[in-house]
Amino acid sequence: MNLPRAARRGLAEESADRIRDAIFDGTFPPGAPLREVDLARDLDVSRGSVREGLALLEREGLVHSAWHRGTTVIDVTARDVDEVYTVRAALDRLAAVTAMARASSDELAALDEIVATMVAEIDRGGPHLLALDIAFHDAVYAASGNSRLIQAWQAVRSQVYLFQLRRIEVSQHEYLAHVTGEHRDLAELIRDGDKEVLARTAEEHVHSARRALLAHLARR
Amino acid sequence: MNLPRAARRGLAEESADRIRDAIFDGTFPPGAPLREVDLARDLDVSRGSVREGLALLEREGLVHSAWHRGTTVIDVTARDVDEVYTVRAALDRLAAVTAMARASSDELAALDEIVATMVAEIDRGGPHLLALDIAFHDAVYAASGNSRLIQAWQAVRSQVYLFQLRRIEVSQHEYLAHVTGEHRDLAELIRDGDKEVLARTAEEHVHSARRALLAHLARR
DNA sequence: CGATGTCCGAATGTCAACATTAGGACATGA
DNA sequence: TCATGTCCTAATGTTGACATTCGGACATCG
Repeated sequence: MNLPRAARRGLAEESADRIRDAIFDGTFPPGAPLREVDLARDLDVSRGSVREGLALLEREGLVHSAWHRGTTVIDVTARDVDEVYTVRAALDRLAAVTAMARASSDELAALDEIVATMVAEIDRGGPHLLALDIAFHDAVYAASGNSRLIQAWQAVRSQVYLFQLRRIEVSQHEYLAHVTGEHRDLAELIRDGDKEVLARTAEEHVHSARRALLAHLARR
Repeated sequence: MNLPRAARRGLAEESADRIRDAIFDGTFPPGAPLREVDLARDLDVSRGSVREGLALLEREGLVHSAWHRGTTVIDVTARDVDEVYTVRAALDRLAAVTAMARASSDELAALDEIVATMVAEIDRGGPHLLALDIAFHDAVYAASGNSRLIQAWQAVRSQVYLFQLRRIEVSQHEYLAHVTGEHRDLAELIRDGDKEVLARTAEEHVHSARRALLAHLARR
């Protein structure tokens, strides 16, 4: 057997999850202050646990905090988007190439299955499409087998999710049109493609998302 | 004027600095447990501050902690080295290319100055050479102007320092022979070179360090 | 003798009270 | 009117006491 250790979680991680969800669903919009006392009261935990949870979210880049000035949700400026997607392009490129070299057949099958689920999801209007999008990339990173690379991905993952949420809100049509195809291409290239082609495709996949998002931001 | 904000620091960061130094100077060798009560007593701070400091070190990848099982210094296995340097190669590549596109003349001059200081340092036996090596790359990342990229670098920076320390301990001669030249090449390519050549050189610079370190580990 | 169950100590996880700080409101003076 | 100095308050930073958990030592049972 090869099960992942049944990790018990503390209140800090629990708090981080709740706050993250609240950020995603718009309860705390970009720039909003996250006050420790308020959160501790609402979540019914001590300030210490909330504090530790906020530190976790800062590690994910979702919030920003400064000495004696508290924690706030990050902004979504053109610069932020540019920074995150530029780094992500480099990480995705490495993850894809490494996955191609090391992925097991089970891991390759998992990629195909996510793409298949995407297809089914599109018929239903696609409310969970973004989650599948992220899950696909999670699977690629997992297949790379490099825990430091996975950590680096987790440091931008939530920001990508937050940014993509805003993109889909407006231009859902364009997103639906491209997602499935692009991910299917990636899965096939990882299974058996040219290393250089895969590297360029993985980068381009991210850069096209970046351009779409920047265009959306400029339009407001 | 364009001064960086005069950031006041808390006890957590102060504690993290002390513990980090203790790890580098061998007080806490790889695998050693870092007990909160002991550290709190030695540093004359509360356990809460130590705890927060340890969380910062975990963000740097220098220590690892698990639920109710405490914090320990990371190991230095071949796999760890491989993971860190593989990620670093991808980050360095992006940093170098971005720095080439955006670096100001002041930032380019800073690179040259560090290389010059390296040359002077070699004559004196080179005890601070590793610090200069890291400082050079800090400067490249700073010149990239991408704060997310800098964060990603900081998540592996301390590990690189720890690993290189062990390499230099043994094969100092080989290190001295190559450092200056390689960094001078990088600086020149960033100033005015071909983008593709720079990208490959930056990656190769890291991979050669990786190979040297792995060879050193295998020899024991 | 091996497998399972039960305790115990040492460490971390959690909490609420206290100390310190940032930044604005207000008053003062040139 | 603007610059400067001084409070004041709401938030974060820090602390020590209390609760919980892990993992090993030992006893027990088949």
